[in-house]
Amino acid sequence: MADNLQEQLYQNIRSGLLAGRFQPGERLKIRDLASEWGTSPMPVRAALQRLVAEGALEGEQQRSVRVPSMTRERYENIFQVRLALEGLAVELATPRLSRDDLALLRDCVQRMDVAIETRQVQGYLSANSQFHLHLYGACGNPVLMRSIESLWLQIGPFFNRLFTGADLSLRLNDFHEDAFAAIEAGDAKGARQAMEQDLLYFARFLLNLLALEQGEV
Amino acid sequence: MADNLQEQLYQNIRSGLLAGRFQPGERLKIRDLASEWGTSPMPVRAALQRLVAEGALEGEQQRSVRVPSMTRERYENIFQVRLALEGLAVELATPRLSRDDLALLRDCVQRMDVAIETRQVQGYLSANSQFHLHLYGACGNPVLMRSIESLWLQIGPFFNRLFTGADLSLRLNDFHEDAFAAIEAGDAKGARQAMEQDLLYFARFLLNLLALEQGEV
DNA sequence: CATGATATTTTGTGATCACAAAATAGTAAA
DNA sequence: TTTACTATTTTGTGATCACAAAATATCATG
Repeated sequence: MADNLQEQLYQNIRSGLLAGRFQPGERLKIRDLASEWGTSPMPVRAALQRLVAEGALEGEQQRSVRVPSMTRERYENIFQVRLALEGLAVELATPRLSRDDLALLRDCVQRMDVAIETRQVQGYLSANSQFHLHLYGACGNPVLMRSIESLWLQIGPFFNRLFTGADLSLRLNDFHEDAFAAIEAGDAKGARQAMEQDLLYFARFLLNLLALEQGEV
Repeated sequence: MADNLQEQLYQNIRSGLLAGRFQPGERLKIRDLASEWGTSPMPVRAALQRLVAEGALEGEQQRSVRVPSMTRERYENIFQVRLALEGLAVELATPRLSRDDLALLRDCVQRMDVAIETRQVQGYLSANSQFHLHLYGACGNPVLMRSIESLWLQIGPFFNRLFTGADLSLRLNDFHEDAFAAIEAGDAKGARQAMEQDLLYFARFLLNLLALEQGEV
């Protein structure tokens, strides 16, 4: 994609994180990744440091870079900020959506319905993230968008990992439908409220999965 | 402070940015900074890349790193996010403040009063940032705090530069006093509202300075 | 004098090496 | 078997070098 190596490595490691390919607490070692991708340690170092700066990885002083572990407390902290930022983004985006945007969002909602019925976790998560991020992307505020993406990068890994093998609740799409209806009607406040309900329901669902996992381990 | 070089350089460049020591659009060159601090280019490179990742500097593809310029639009984007995040932080922090915290905040308000009367811009800005950041720091949510600090790093440089030589409005402390009264009374919602008024007034004040500058240049 | 092509310099990126601190393995004593 | 100490390996950091692309300077041409 980009012509410099550290950008490519950044994208690779980032998508690896979002896909849940690394375990919480796992150490990402510069030389290992470098030999895996066939490069020198230098661009790997830069990519990891960037991910640390963005909050996607945690780096202790003069120590290895680690995949952060998700606790209930940390999840609630992130959730609190998400509620504020994503609520704002929905409100701003609603009056700015084009006909094409609406069509895409409608398609996402339908795909989530199908995915829930056929129990395709990956399909659900994919459509879910597209629904949210495409909607927020229309808010017209790059600073806001950047902050939201930083938060998604911090929780994304746990979405994918925790959801894998879990039963999808049948209600996981209800609030998306409410939100879409409000969006289509141009009701920004209503869309925000519906989306906040969605985030809340989703957060509770995920906290249950988190409690299950930590109970098992 | 820290034992690794890139951390020191990061702190140095960062405080240089916050002090308004660099001009908007100015290119920060690795080798120049390296020779200025007497190090190799390597830790400078890391420090600059970190600042880019945090949004404090902008880095085009395979090009020099630049100090971003502030436009009205960008300032309004940042302000919109600040309003959401700092409002939330005040609300969360209010019931968590200790007696010592309150004493410190009261002191900040007094120092701002004195600074406005004696027209000491630096004194005002210093007390102002301490008031806000210490208050937010008590919110108990590190994720929120981190996001707020990222935004301050993006506007801080322009505070200091634009304010220098400007006349301080006599009303620049009114809302701090309102906010402090609400905080002291434990009225979280009221504190949030007062702080939002402060941010709004401050933003307008700064947008005037920005318009003045861009009109002159 | 203005303008576009060319040569020179500057600058960021990536590789390799040296080094110190941290992590790990190994060993001996209780 | 457990614990404390030591030796070895691993790992991140910082320096130096090579290189290509970008920025700048130089010069010829209209």
